[in-house]
Amino acid sequence: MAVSDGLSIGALARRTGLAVSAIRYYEAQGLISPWRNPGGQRRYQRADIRRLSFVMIAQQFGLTLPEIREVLSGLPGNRTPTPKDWKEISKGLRSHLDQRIDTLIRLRDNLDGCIGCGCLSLPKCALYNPDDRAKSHGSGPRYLMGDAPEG
Amino acid sequence: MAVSDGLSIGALARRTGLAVSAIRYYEAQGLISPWRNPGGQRRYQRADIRRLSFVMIAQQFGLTLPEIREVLSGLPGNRTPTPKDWKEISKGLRSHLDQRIDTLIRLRDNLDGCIGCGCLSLPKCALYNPDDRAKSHGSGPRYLMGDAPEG
DNA sequence: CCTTGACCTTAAGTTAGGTTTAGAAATTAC
DNA sequence: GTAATTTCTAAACCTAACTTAAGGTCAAGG
Repeated sequence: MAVSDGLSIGALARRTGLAVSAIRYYEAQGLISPWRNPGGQRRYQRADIRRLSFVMIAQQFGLTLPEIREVLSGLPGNRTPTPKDWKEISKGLRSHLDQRIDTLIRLRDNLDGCIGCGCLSLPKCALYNPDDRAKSHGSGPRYLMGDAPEG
Repeated sequence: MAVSDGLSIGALARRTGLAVSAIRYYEAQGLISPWRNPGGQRRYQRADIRRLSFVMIAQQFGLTLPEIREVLSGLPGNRTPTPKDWKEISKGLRSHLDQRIDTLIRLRDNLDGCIGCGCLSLPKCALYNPDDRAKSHGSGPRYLMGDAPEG
């Protein structure tokens, strides 16, 4: 198989460390779009190695697959992305990450000041942050330490 | 219902902001242990408000329910936990959180230095951290930017 | 007493992010 | 030219953390 024919899904899997099934799944989620060879098998560009690596990094940063798809849509569609292109779309990751770090640091500092001091009764306590919780899991509002709306 | 009879599950749900179904689920997972009134309904202590609040906070910190159960097992079983007891078991959360923050800061700094500079080819790059990925989701090792073992 | 709302249990459904399985077709290796 | 790999699709299965549904009981108000 000549280089110009592209990578098979197995080759891409070996290069990225992802499972073949995961790569197919990402395709189903719109994160990557291979073409097909005459036999119907998927073929990938070398640039897709970097694309999938970016997906993996973004996942570590806590983005969901739809969010990553959104970020990737910022890449040029008509040509192979350049380092500058990657740098450009990484800006979004950067601010996402800054936010997460800020949140965690705030939580940590208030773990000391709040659980530590034994107050644990809110909403004056900054551990009270329904938005963070709502995003992180499940559905509906939650309140901490006994300060539900009804009192 | 007198105060000494304890809280119903609905009352506890209102005080914590959790869904009734979630509280029953936590019980099934061994995170909380109500007693039953003569009619078979669950009754909770006021201290359980704090217990569930702790569960919610620990979840924000990224602990799984089994992990939280483990942490909670550090509380005294024979009496209502004091602020000091809560402070004590919060130490584990603290180090967990410190680790997460360190990881994210490392990732952020290398996002600048690595995606930013356009190198994106590893393993010299510190974004390469299979352990973090392996923990955060799914199964098996993954490699970034085309540096799988086979080369 | 009767109704309404809260509660009970068990089982099945939900979402995210994948993996596994099965049977068939394409490719590669010898 | 075979045999062994790889790949294909579709559908089922998996875990975590819950929610929803179905059918029945308990408790509080008038």
